[in-house]
Amino acid sequence: MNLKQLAEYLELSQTTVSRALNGYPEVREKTRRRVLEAAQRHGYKPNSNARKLATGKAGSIGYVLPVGRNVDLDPHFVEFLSGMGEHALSREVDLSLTPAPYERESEAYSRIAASRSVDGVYLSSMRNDEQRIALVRDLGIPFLAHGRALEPSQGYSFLDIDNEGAFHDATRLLLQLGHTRLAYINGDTDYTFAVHRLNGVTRAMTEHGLPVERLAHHSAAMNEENGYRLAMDLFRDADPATRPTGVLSASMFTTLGIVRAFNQLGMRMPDDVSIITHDDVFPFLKPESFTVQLTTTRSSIRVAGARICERLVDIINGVEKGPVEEVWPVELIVRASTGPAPAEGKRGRRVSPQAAE
Amino acid sequence: MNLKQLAEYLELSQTTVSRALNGYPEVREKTRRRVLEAAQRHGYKPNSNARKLATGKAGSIGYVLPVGRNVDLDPHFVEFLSGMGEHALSREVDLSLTPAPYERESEAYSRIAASRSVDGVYLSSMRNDEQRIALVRDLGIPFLAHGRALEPSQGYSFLDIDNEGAFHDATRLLLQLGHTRLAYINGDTDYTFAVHRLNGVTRAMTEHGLPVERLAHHSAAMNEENGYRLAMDLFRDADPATRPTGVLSASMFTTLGIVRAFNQLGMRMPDDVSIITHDDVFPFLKPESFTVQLTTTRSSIRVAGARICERLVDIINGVEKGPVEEVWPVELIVRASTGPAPAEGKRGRRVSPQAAE
DNA sequence: CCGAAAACTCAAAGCGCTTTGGCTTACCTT
DNA sequence: AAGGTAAGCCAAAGCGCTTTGAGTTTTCGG
Repeated sequence: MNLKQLAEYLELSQTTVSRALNGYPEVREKTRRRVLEAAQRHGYKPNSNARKLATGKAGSIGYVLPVGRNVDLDPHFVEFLSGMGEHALSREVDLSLTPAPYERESEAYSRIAASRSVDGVYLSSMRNDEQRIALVRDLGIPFLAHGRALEPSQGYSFLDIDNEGAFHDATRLLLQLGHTRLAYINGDTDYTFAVHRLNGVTRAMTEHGLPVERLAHHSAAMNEENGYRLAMDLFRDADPATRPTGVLSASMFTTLGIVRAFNQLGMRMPDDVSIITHDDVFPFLKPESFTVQLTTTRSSIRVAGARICERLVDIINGVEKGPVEEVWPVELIVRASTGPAPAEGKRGRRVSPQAAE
Repeated sequence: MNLKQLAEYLELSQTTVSRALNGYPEVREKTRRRVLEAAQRHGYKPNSNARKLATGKAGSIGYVLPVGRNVDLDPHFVEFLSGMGEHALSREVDLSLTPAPYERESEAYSRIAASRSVDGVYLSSMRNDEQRIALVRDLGIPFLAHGRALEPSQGYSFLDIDNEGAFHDATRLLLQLGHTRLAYINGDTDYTFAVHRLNGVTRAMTEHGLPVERLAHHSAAMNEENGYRLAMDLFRDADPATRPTGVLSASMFTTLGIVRAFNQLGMRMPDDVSIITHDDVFPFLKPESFTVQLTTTRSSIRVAGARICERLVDIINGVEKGPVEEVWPVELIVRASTGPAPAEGKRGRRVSPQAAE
């Protein structure tokens, strides 16, 4: 059943039927009801492609999905997507994923732009040498960035969390607790969020009069494996008297590995070592679920997804104009994994982690 | 730049240009090259909506994304998506996600069907009371199921792994190792995969002459929290002489929680308890990454995603005809978390898990 | 050199919708 | 009663592409 047939059946013109269906005012209420009822009864739904062609709107927002053997879509993405989906639903837009090999992303954006298959795109995982912002702007695609580039602003809209503030506050807490030897197991510093976080850490150290060299900083993709490996590297053969006592971790997955290393090395939290982790709020992996509940900096990536969707739709519809920079504060939630730095003398007892139970 | 303009520029008709671009044979090689070169140079890309309208093809495959406060998109989905994306790329199709509240899925499928916004859909997470197969078939949308319904076959195409065989083999291994008290911490048995797996477990037990009542079976969504909770329920106050010694776990996340409970209770693997887990092959959480490396049944959900995409495209193009039922075998990979059942006398020593290091 | 087949090219008709601009009626004003 | 206004409806013109059916040119065997 298409519009023409429906119009013939109703003995009305396509124009009137279309208008009735789309809520235009020039149609009598009685007629509108008749049309709606008939459409309902015959299961008429406008052909989305025809509508898109006629309106020039795609009714969907796009994302270029990096694929390739080295690029793992991580769990953060799902949570984010889930949030977007929630909002997309209420605005009746679809999400369109265009897979592209990492090295040929820009091509994918060009294709999207030229073929007008989406109304706007969102960019995530901002990198230090971010090319996409300029590209997408040149292509004239409405867009919204999740995260931001390194330079203060280049006049684009974004939503980001206050990564620097979060890690600044977390570091300050460790310093206030008396920790003087810190380690930060960071995400990949090719990404700006990791750089911002590192800035937060060093700023707090500087403010506290602690030389930045005191920080053991390691950077790698955020997963269990790397967390374990880097923690082992850091602590396995370290002198208990000089090894770090305060650890910052970039993600829950990293921490999973770090905690495994701690267990294996017989290091107890928070007696031997304190740890603060960034928590993106995964429903399937919670800081309360660790044997020693984790102190975290928390910001829901899912909620961010919903907000991004909302704003992107507004941008597309011209509701939000001009570059808007939105930065969310991050909560610091203290749980059991942080405590005072071990006193010099008491440090380094090798005990079984179970002794604490 | 659109087709008309390009044609005018080239002083050719739209027909010829279109044909040249789409590889039809009726156009002279020299002309084709000239057209392709000009298209390239001017960055011409056909408007995807116009093309879709004209051809009736959407060039994308769809998925109804369940959203809502109780539905968490889990990490399995991302991995799967990632696999689909890899293949989608090579076939130049997009992935279109239509968010829908769990209770109103069917509506979303109807909308997809009527609006012809995708060429086909894939269904995943098959449930016991699966409604979608009949629905989608009635709607006339080409589809492919990931997993299968409970009834042997209703004449639809699917790709599934041999869940029953996997858990049968895993259970048999535990039985061969002398375990006689088994526990299975299963996923939600509203889903067929969980039912199939349970069937595998009970079949192995029956074959081995062990009454099915001996199995402690618990079912819940597969995450860390539930794994921990169910394992604690099962072992906290249990008599070491009668508690299960062999545990089957439905997912790596569940196992994360189970292992946490074991650690907390001072139970060692494999001396006190053996465990076998199903591994969907997440790049960020590997069975080798556990302190005691996990014995697993393994099947890559990512590879399944790629294959589903491939077949779905074939189905859409009429290459694959008739219902094809594809069932993948699952590997059983023995690592360190399985061992002989503890002898009656030796069982239940309460030791620190670190003693093993 | 001719005529038929092969090779190219084109105008125009859709695909199913939205939207412009105009045309009828019915209803008020003065 | 004439003129004006608003309400309600419609025909037709796109949106940018593919594809049909037909026309024109080239090629080539006889």
